[in-house]
Amino acid sequence: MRRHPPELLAQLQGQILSSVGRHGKYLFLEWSGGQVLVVHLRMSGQLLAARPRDPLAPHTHAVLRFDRAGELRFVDPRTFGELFVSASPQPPPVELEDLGPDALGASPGLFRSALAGRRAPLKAVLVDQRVLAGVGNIYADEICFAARLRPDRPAGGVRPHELRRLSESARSVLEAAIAAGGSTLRDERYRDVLGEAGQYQLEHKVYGRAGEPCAKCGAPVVRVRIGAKSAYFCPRCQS
DNA sequence: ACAAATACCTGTAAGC
DNA sequence: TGCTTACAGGTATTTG
Repeated sequence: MRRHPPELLAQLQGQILSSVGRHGKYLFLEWSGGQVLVVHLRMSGQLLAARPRDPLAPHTHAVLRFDRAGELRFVDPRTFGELFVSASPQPPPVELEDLGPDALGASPGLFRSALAGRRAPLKAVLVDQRVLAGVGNIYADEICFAARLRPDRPAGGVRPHELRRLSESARSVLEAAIAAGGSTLRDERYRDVLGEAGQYQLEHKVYGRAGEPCAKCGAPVVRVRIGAKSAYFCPRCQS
């Protein structure tokens, strides 16, 4: 767990949780004292509601205890997650000033300026949080499939009519994924705050489906490496 | 400025 | 069975 002074949660003692928010993959818990608890789950983190008597899961790194609402526990086996308190009055806090605009509100114009002149693969730009906040490995692949664009294409070569498809696909994929409660993969790492698994993994068209027939055309889905990560796409539907 | 490689951790699955 | 290796949804940092 990065950026987590030991006295982290003591700063919130006695305060009331007033609202929660989000920008990209960062979660914000805002408190009556004006501080914001910023949480990033990274690859293996979970934020789980629990009763005080529930046994502590392994790798529980922080526990928020409420007077009447039980506990909120931060569990993270790989310790990549991030937890810190910011004094910024308005989220997103100053610590996250490099974050790009949230992906849910992205417009074709934003994609145009973000991709222009870039030689990097389209997918590499989509998951760059300074460009667009909120898209990760799974959704980048699914967005590229919905937009019928190869993820390994040089980003700067995407044409205007394709930018429009990309923008529309980003919105529709992310909205559908949120509606389905997110993607809980085989490792079961993602669960919502109540411990419920998501269902969007059932709707993945290409992610994790190397060798399976494309849902649209039947051609085998392929897996390639983009940087250090896997990328999945249909070589017939996507160009 | 951009792009690519690497490091950070633990858990799990695959391969021998 | 037991061991080794590769890989996993992310991002900061280093290197080119």
